[in-house]
Amino acid sequence: MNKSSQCEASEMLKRAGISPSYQRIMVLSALLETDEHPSADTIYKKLGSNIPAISRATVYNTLNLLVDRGVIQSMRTAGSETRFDSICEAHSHFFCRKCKKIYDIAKQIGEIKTELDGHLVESQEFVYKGLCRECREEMKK
Amino acid sequence: MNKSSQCEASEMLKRAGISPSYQRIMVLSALLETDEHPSADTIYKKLGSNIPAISRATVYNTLNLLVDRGVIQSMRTAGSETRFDSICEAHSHFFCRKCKKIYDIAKQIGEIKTELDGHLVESQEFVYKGLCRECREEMKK
DNA sequence: TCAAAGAATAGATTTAATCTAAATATAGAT
DNA sequence: ATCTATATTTAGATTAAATCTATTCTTTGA
Ligand SMILES: [Mn+2]
Ligand SMILES: [Mn+2]
Ligand SMILES: [Zn+2]
Ligand SMILES: [Zn+2]
Repeated sequence: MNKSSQCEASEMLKRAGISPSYQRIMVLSALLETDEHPSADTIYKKLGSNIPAISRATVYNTLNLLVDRGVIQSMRTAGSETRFDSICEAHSHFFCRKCKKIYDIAKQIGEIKTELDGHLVESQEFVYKGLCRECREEMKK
Repeated sequence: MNKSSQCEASEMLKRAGISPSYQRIMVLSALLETDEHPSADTIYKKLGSNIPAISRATVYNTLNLLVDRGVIQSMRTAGSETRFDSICEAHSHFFCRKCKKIYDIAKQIGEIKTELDGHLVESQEFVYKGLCRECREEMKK
């Protein structure tokens, strides 16, 4: 929907050596426009109203390709669906056990490990779980 | 298989107010005997060789019940299956992207948050991902 | 001894994700 | 411009983890 995010998406694709097809631009652009860490199906439904519509397989293919190329990241921690994040720079997440929303948390300062017990560390993240602000308010009522 | 882990499992179930049926003892006991963070199906297969065998549904039911009661913990970060951990005390994990093994990492000292941006923090963990010791060795060959 | 509640079970169902095989689109060569 | 090879998209079939359903078995305690 948003012209500037489509432009940004196109640039990101080119930079990653992925040809910027209409469908790929639409998928990445949809992800860039939100901070809600949507699932593949959420993105598919969001794009479904567009003409021409995009196949579900293409949404999955594109997201997986982008993850493989390190353009976006995915997480399987909350709920049953894999969720996606257009921001790859290190930051933390808070997962709400009730509404399944995922919130960004500013990166905590801490030692960055490259090795741990002989294992090669490629990424590290602080994961917080609990009840989010909104759900806490709901509970009070 | 192991008598002492069955005894421990039985005690844990009683302490959590869950009646210690044969099946529940077998499931929890199997989880106590390993540090490999097995999936429900791994536990099911391990128990399958026992007589009498246990239903897959019972394995899932028991594990979910134990997670709900806070006796064990589950994680959905590596591979496609949910993995289980009999250790609930705070510790970190390393996930190998290649072999999907999960390794325990001693808890890093760090500030324990109870609130973050207004969200109620119930648990927090450092998550490490990369290539494990064994897989690194494999690669060298 | 019997009724009611608690557990376990096999198999059906759901659902996220992947796979398949065919159709379209794109790019490079002639 | 036309042809050809490659890349991309697609709808629908398939897979696999997890849950659900409806029945059977077990335990408890009146
Ligand atoms: Mn994020
Ligand atoms: Mn562990
Ligand atoms: Zn919430
Ligand atoms: Zn490994």
